[in-house]
Amino acid sequence: MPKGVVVITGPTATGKTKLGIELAKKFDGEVISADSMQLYKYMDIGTATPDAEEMEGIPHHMLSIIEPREDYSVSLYVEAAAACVDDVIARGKMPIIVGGTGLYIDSLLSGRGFMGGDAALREKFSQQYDEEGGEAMLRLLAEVDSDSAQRLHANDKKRIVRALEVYHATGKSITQHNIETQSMPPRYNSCKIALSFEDRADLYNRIDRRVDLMMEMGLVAEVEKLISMGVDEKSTAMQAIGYKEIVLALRGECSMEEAVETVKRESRRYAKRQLSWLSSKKDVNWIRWKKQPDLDWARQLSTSFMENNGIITEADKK
RNA sequence: GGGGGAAUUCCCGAGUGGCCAAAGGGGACAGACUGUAAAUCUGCUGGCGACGCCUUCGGUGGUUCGAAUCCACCUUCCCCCA
Repeated sequence: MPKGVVVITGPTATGKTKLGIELAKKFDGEVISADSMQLYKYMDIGTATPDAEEMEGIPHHMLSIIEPREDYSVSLYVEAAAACVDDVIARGKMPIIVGGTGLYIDSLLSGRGFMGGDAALREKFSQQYDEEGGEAMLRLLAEVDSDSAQRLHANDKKRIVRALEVYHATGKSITQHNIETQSMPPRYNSCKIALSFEDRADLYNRIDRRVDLMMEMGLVAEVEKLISMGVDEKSTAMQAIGYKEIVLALRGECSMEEAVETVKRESRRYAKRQLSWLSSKKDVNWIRWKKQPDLDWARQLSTSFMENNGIITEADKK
């Protein structure tokens, strides 16, 4: 009986999906995805959502569950994913969280709650920001939450607006909320495993190759279908890398070749951001591929990481 | 064959005698991140024994106290006339 959850994370194109399935097979587990874009239906190729064959019979949760036109959020994710994890645990299986969306994983694991919002207030502050500028908004924020005001950059509209919104909607500053959530004990005991490559160039090459593969698999047709379904170009789903760039090419604003290059570059940048996020965490067990993923080696390493974390015991190893 | 134009730091591209290691953009690199997170935001980008020094603006030579900026020749590329 597992005593916690396993997390497989890391930048894109490092083989998280595959390793997750391998561990699920070995430890009688089920996969709970932690990917902000694989959440959407009809976006399989560009998000590298595993198909039935790749899943090898392992149950997967939080995959292709919402319409592309829907907007989603971390809090919704945490709620739904936590229910999945609890259910998997209740059935005596091992929950394996697989994905590259760092904020989703951290939030799920910590059991963090989010302050409520107020769309009208948000809109109001957003407009005010556009009219008066970041510095003015920062001064406004400093009156109610000086820590946030000090921490945020004047150009960081999104976060300034949100900090203002939270305070005026709830009467509590986001800084206060952060302090409270940080002191909470985590909801799940976990063993975090992050995949990457020893040499960054290998990661980048893999990303480039994967984008080429997506094109061969029909990424363009997938995007065309979303457009024909009436999915708005401003929707969260269409902000996904691989989609927004193809849309531009389809509209004739650039060539398809240029779009593909941009997709590759944006994917590499995304991977770098994921790396930045992960490298600031201390409790991550890294598996860095030498040139190529090595599943046997990864399975072994993962098992020992899990043992060290007390997620499994000798008896679970079979 | 004749005429005109251009060569700038990884790339594009400003800069026409000192205030230029050289605007701006891109890319690369680094980082942040608590209800859009594949999103959003920030920093940084010639070298050094660094409030100073050294090397850089196609090449060589020259003018000048001083040149990426002016002159000569050379090389390469583009355009027009033949």
